[in-house]
Amino acid sequence: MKVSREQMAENRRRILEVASRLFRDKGFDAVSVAEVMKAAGLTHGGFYGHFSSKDDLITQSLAHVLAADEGGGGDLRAYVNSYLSPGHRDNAAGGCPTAGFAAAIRHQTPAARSAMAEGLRSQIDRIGKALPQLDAADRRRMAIGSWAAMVGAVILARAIDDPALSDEVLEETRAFVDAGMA
Amino acid sequence: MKVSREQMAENRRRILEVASRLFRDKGFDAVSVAEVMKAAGLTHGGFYGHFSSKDDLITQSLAHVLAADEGGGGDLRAYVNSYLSPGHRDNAAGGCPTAGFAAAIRHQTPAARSAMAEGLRSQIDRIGKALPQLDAADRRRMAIGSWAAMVGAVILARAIDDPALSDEVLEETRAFVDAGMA
DNA sequence: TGTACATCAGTGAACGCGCGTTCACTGATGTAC
DNA sequence: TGTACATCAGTGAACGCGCGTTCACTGATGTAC
Repeated sequence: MKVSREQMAENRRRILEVASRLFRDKGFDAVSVAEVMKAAGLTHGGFYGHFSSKDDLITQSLAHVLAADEGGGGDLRAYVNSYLSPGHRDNAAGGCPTAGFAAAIRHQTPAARSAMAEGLRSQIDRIGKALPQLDAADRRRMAIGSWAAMVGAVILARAIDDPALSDEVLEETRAFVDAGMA
Repeated sequence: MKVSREQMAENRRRILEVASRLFRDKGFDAVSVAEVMKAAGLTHGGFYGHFSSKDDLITQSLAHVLAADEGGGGDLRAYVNSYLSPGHRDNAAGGCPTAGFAAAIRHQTPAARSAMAEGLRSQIDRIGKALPQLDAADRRRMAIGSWAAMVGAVILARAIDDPALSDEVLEETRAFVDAGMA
C-alpha cells in the first residue's frame, strides 16, 4: 500500500541506516537484500523502489555513513583513545566505517571506491587540523601515519581470537601513535 | 582416475597455493570451489577428497600461507620499503596474507581466526627481533605499532581509486614508521 | 619379475538452497473538480 | 470542504542462477601371490 512522501523518505533513511550497520557487522556479501528490508520493517519486494540494485545500496549506504562526521576534529588524544578501545573493537556495527569497509571496498564498484577515497581525504584533513602545532609536512605525515595505524590496529584486533593479544594490539598502537604526536 | 600418492600430495599442495592466491585477490566469498579446482587443473568433484568443506580449505590455505615466512626478520628498513610499495599494493594475490585476509577473518570459523592470531604473534616477534637496539617495552610497541600502520596503509591504499592519494598513503606511512624507528 | 585384482583419486552430472531480481496485485495517498 | 479517481509505495509469490555439496562411475595405482 502506498505511503506518504515523508514516510517513504523516512523508510529510505531507515534502510540506509540498518544497511550500513548490517554491512559493518557482517560484511557486504553476508547480508541479503531481504535481511536489510526486514531489519528496516519492510518486505524485500519494495527494495527496488528505493535502489536500482544491491550495489547501488552499498554505494549509497557508504556515502551516507561517511557523510556523518567521523570525528577526530576536536580533542585528538581523546579520539585516538576511544578509537583504539575494546569498546570500539567490539562494536563493529556502530563503529568506524573505514575500519569496517576498507578491505572489502576493493571488490566493490567504482562508485563505492570513489566514496571511500573521498571519506579518506576528509578524515586525513580532519586529523591534520587537530595537529596545529606541527608544520604542514609533519602534519600530513602524522595524520596519514596515525590513521593507517589506527585503522590497521582495529582490523587486526578484530581479526584475532586471543583477547589478551587483541587488547595489547590496541594499547601498544595507542602508545605508538601518542609517541609520534608528542 | 586414481593418481599416485605423490601426485595426490602435489595436487593438494597446488590447490592450497592457488586457493590462497585467489582468496587474497578476490576474497573468500567471491572465489568458488569450482574456480579453485579449475585453477589447480582439476575438476570440482574431487575437492572433497582433499578437504571436508570450503571452510576447511579456507583454514588450511590460511595456515599454509602464514607458515611460509612472511619476512621482516632481516633488514627491517628494506622490508618496510617493499611492504609499503605500489608493487605490493598492486599484487594482492601474491602479497601479504595479513593485509589480504585480516578484515575478512572476523567472519570465518574459530579455526581460521586462531591461525590468524598465531600468524600475527610470529610476525610481531619477527619485527621485534629486527629492532635489537631498543629495550623490550619499546621493541614491543614499535613492532605492534609499525605492523598496524603497515597493514592499515596497504589496506587503505588498495581501497581507494585515486592513485595519487594511494601513493601518498604508502609514502607518508613509510616516513611515519621510519621516524618512529629512528 | 609378472599377473590379477582390490583400491581409491579424480570425473562430471545432479541435488537442494539461498540469493538478487521481477512482477501482478493492493490499498492508502494526494490531486482534480 | 467534499468526492472520485489516478498514482504509486509496498506486498509476497515466483523466476533464474550460481553456489556448496553429493554420488555413481572410471580407470590408473599398487599390492598380493
